[in-house]
Amino acid sequence: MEEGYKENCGLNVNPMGTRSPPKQLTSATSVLGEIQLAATNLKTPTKPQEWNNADPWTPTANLKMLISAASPEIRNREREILEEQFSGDELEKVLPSRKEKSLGLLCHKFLARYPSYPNPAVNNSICLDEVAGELSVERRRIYDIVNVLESLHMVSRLAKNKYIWHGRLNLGKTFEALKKVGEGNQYGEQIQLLKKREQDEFDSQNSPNPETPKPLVKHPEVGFVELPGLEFRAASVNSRKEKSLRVMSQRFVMLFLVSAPRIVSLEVAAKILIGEDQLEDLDKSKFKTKIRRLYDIANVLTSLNLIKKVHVTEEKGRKPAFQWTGPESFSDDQDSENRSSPTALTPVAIDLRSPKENCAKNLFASGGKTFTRHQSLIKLAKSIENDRRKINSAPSSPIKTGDGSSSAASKMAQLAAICKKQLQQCRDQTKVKLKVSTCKVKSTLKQPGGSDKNQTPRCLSPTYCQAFPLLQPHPNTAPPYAVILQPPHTQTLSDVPPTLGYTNPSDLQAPSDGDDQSTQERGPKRQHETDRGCTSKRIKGSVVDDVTESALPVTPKGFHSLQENFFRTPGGMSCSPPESARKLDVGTDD
DNA sequence: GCCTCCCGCCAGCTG
DNA sequence: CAGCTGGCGGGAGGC
Repeated sequence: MEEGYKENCGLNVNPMGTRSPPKQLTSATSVLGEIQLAATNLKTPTKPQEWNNADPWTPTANLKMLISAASPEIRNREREILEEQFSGDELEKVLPSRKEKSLGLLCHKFLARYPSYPNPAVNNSICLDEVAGELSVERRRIYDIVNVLESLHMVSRLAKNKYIWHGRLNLGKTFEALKKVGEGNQYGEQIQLLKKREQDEFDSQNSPNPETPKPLVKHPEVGFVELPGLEFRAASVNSRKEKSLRVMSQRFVMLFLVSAPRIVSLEVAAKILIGEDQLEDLDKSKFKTKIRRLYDIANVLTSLNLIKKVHVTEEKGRKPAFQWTGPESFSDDQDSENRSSPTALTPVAIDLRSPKENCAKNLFASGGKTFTRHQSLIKLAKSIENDRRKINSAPSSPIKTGDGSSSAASKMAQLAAICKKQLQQCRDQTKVKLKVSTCKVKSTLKQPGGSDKNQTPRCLSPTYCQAFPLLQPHPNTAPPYAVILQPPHTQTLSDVPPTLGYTNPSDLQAPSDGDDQSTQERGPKRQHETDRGCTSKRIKGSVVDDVTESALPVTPKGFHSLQENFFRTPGGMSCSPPESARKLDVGTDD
């Protein structure tokens, strides 16, 4: 059982003994206290802190070890406590499931900490240790996220353990650059070639045919695509550039940007990204590894609302794929428009001061009519902010939180849980209101930024507001509600008629066949499923069916859907759906 | 049984 | 040379 917690338990697992000196950590509580002191030290590294003199380590080393070790330690301790209190089935229910630990959810939490459009004039540095600690994950996982974000120039590496947050400021340029490189590398052609080859192979299965190797277009090795001013600052990154998740992530995005329709199957992506010139060389483990990495990348991109999971059914069967849900065009105008939007700007200045406050804001974008924050949430948010202050700011704030349970980490979990609950309730409302709101949505979508700005809830992006008329309480229905913490359960939008006005493919999912869970997966066995209840869309002989959201497997659909609106960038970033929808419907082949 | 992807080992590299 | 970084693949949860 403890297999997965090796790192958590054994701080000296690493045979090199490098970063994991044995250190007695008595309890989560004391660890938290130490973290807070340590984090204080982080802000003022030159100033000596109240370190235990007996400790032979330097404060910095101590600090780093503590931060990197503490969160696993806390989790481990929490787990032990749970194991003491529960057993068997109960324990299973209480322990975080695999899904709750997913990279997608983690990425959501990460993104929630920072504003989409930060003020570049302010210090937007990210300390990986700190983030890992606050999100209660190993730093390794943060790297996964940061690498993908870096590939989109949403962050850039400043120094060891330090990154700068750029948010979506550079996204437009990045996409533009990636698209150019993708086109230059003829990725579109390669995709077509691969598809054609598959088709041929399938055909030749029926009428055996001396296999004719059809080498793909040989493409020059694509290095990391940099933007002026955002070049890598550390050579370390360059050294592993070629194989890195960063490069892979960029290439993956390129595939979407150059393909039409903007759907790429994992298999095709893996094949192209492997950089193969001859598929014959494609050894299976390499392929599997590539697929694993693609899932990692896809999870992060999904959290960014740039792609979403779909399935395509082709001759060979039903295959996992991803559909681009990011912007269709990346003009700077859109970007600047977004940034200049009062609703977009307002939160930025505030957010920069406090990632966690920002997180709470993003999760509970309140202030509007849509969400009435329950008193407990306000307390929670305040409490989190207090924690943050203790950790981050005051060198003169030696106060320890006496109670380990108030750790930021567990609060994050609570926030997420509460958020889930809220989202579910919103969805309930949505189901009812979708029908009556259709026209409104349509008209709103036509005028980004809407004419209704006065009613725009603060802290919400314009897009959020565009999408959220759907969620606004109907005068005659649900009043502001209290949040009750309880395990979320899956709900679907399956009762939403497919003919409803289209807001966004991810806001209004293609209706599934009712059972959200069952529609999500499970490959080849379901090849025949195009005649299931679900709405499938044909693309050039392929069928895109059950547009699922398993790339954010953790949460009920509603959570994801709503979060998309929370995190979606304003304006141009989100108003593309009708276009892609059209493509889907008519099988456009540009 | 397959898809998905968490987890953490460990090597490369930097500061 | 401590420790940051991240490639990599085993293996397990979920369906």
